[in-house]
Amino acid sequence: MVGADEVREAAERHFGHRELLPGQEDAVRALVGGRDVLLVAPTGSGKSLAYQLAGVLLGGCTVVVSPLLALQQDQVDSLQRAGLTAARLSSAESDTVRAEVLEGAASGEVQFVLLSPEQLANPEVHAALAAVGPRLVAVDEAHCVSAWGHDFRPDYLRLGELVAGLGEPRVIAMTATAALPTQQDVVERLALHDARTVLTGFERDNIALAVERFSDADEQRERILALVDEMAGDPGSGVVYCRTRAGAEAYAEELVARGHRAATYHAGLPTKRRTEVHAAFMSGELSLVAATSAFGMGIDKPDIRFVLHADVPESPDTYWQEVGRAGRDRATARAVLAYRAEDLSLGKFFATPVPSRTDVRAVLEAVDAAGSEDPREVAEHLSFGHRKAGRLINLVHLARAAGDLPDDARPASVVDAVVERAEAHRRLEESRVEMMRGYAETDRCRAAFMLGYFGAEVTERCGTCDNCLAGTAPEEGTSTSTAYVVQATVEHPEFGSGTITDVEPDRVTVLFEEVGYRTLAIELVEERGLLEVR
DNA sequence: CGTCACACGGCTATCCGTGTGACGGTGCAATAGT
Repeated sequence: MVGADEVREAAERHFGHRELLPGQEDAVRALVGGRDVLLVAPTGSGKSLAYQLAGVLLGGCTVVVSPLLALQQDQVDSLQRAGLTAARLSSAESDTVRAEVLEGAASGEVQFVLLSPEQLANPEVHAALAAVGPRLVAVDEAHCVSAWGHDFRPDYLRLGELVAGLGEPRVIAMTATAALPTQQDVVERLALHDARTVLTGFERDNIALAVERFSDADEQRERILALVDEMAGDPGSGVVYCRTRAGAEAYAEELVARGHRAATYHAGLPTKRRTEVHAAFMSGELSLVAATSAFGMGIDKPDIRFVLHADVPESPDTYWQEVGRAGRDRATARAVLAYRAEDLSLGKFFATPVPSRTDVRAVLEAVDAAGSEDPREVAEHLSFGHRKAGRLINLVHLARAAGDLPDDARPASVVDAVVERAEAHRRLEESRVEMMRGYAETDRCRAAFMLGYFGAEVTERCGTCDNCLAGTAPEEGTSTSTAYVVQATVEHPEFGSGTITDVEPDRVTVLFEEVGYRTLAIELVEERGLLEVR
């Protein structure tokens, strides 16, 4: 095991850091000692330094998987400032440059290669990197594996096999936000070896949380605008998150009409416009952005004073990510959610669709007919395209990897297993929507609710959220029941087996494998003997 | 699942309530055309 002194000495020599945060040091020592790592730590806590340092100590080539081209470029710049050699490999580079990067990696001239999962899935890129034999693979924004892999960007779900095909590199997965199912998904999908999970805390105690409830959509909109008027007077900037592009545009327009320096940001805008808005917000030229969830990763501006949600997001995971962009300078910030129960429906609408049995069966037959699992080749035998085919092939892999199926399983049982897994995943997503309802409607300390959701042991109220200020929040950590503790495995007659994720004085929240999150009243549970602790 | 735009019937209101259908987020890569 490499010593702490050695890690610190390297940190100072290469990056000029005298002090390392505990999570960084743990992560680096585990990697150098031969273990894989899941590092969950807030943005700004030096997750990047962890992989950079480990990469330097392990030597050779480090491959960094990152979801956005702009983030990859940021990392290249940061590595080069530290005097290391780094290059991006993406569709934005010419064939000539791409070839140079791969040659540089092979010769040792390029220490860090930054790319998307889609690039790593490109057979030529993969073969070239496999020949290099990287010592370390870092997966940045690793919650994307779970949030995007199942549907939106399926190559995220293939990262495990792709990384394994590079030889036997150490792997570090990094994210700021991961509740238990996301942690499990990342560890399993990336097939982390002897995984060391380093959690450094989810607290953002300089952000005052509040929820305002509405039944009328007009009142909800007026209130958001009034909140901006009230807060935008302060120095610093703010973000208004909306669920739809049209909503974001309407807010931006109204805010401009009210004399604010505001603009809209969403994925439907031309790339040039998006870059302009991003830059203007970062420089302070714009003080407000009304945006969809597209305005997210890569917004690392220290002085965001407020984050308002004009519509409720689909999960506490997303909400906490978006809220976490406020107050990175550690000064006071506010996060207000304008909540209308009807808005939750959009979250359910966007949940990952469950494939039809007909389509799954068709894919199994097409894989046989094509004699290949390449989505494009398989899709030639199908009535739908290669993207959908790729997603279904992923699902078949997942069902097989879950170990419930023998290799010679009959097609009908493979179809069953695939559909059951997809249904379980959808139930998990829908239960996250319900957890967001729980957050919005709770009398409890809001911060305690969120920290509990992310699996932290909660013993105190924040004292700054609306419920704490109103005096409605019950004390935390005063449960008299000792039977239920966070992380205990339980069995429920209807919901099956699960893990306790949060314990309140009168309630317990369980993450069930088959149905997702359920919050149960302890009184009822005990009266009917519903939870058997394993 | 909820919202919105639009058509339609009613039956005579420069209009109102109801029914119907379309739509809703996130990015990579790669391509076509200057």
